[in-house]
Amino acid sequence: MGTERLLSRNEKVFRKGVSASSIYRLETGCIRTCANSSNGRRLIIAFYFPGDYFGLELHEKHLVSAEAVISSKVLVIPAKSLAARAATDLTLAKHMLAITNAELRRAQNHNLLLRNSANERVANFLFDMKQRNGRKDVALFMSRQDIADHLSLTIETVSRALTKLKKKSAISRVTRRHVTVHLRKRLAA
Amino acid sequence: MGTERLLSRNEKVFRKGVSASSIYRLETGCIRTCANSSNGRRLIIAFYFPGDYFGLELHEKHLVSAEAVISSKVLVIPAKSLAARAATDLTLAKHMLAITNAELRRAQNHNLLLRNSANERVANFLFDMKQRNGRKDVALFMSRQDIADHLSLTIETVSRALTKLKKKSAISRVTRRHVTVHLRKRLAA
DNA sequence: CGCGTCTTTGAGTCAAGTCAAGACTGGTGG
DNA sequence: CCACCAGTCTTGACTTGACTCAAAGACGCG
Repeated sequence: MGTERLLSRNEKVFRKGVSASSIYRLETGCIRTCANSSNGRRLIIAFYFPGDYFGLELHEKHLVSAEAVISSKVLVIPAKSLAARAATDLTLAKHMLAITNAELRRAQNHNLLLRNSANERVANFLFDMKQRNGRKDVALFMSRQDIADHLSLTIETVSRALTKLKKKSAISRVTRRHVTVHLRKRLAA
Repeated sequence: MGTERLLSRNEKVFRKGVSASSIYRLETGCIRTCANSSNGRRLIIAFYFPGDYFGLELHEKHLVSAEAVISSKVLVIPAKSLAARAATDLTLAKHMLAITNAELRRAQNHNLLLRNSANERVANFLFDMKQRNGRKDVALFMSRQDIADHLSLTIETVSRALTKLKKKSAISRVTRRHVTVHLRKRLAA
């Protein structure tokens, strides 16, 4: 069920404010969801990887925009009044509950992230990337600016944190889009 | 359905780590959920007010502790393997979806809060209290320390922010447990 | 009234932000 | 194949907002 859609780098999947008529499952690539803070800064709410669902809002309109970080393939699942259908369809309700719960978990995890120091935010972010990636060699599809906007830091601070972690051998082989993450008691800064 | 339970100030509803066998609906009073950060600080994840559900974790064990901020009355809803029952019970599944979604919304809102400056965090917190309270005269059941631990600030910074807001007439009648919140373009700091 | 607790205020410090160069990368065309 | 260019990333010097430490002030309860 659903139709596939290919997106090129930086292309929008959907825009904040438009009515939410589908949900999405990422097949390949990487997606980011964005909003704007009161002071005009870009906020990256979450990154999604293959297998993740995104775009589910139990709301009339999307509260965030979604964009492709790199060329990506998404499965678009039309969902006319999902909430209404879930009222009578047990399977759908269960599915939506699972997706909402995964999203809640991500939000709670991000909450904890944002309460740490800059070094810890970067370290925990990399650790999270490693976990979701499954291997210690992590392909970072996103730019330093993306990371900064996700962690609510500046690009300079992210860069300095990476340098520190590298010096402590908590990470290695750091390039623009790659990093090898070593465990070392959760990279504590 | 469910049984009532009375709690006195600072009494625990449940403790982090124990198995999650019930969900709770707050009848009267105020509840806070707590965890600890890696550096030993207390984190207040959320405050709950009458009508709110809390304690639902689609997880074996509670990830936070819940405590009464003031004397409170909660409805304890036994829920043996909620997730399993939701798999066959549509009404329950719908209910859980609604509760999970409310929790997600709270978490997302808190996320935005944490990305602001100290003054904005305090201002937005008060604005949120006003919204949930329904009137501009807000009874703050929690201490300054509770507010600080919720916003990831120090008690001194919270105090200074309140002083600033008072000077700008964004709030008035500030006492230990009360504040009158005026709108004034979202209290922007 | 007196005491303990909570809150506010002040002074100095430190972590992260800002501003400004400089270095690296990857893609393009000569 | 190399030189160049634009965009990205790193590093350094300085500033600033929030934290720490310290003390004084205000409640609220016995």
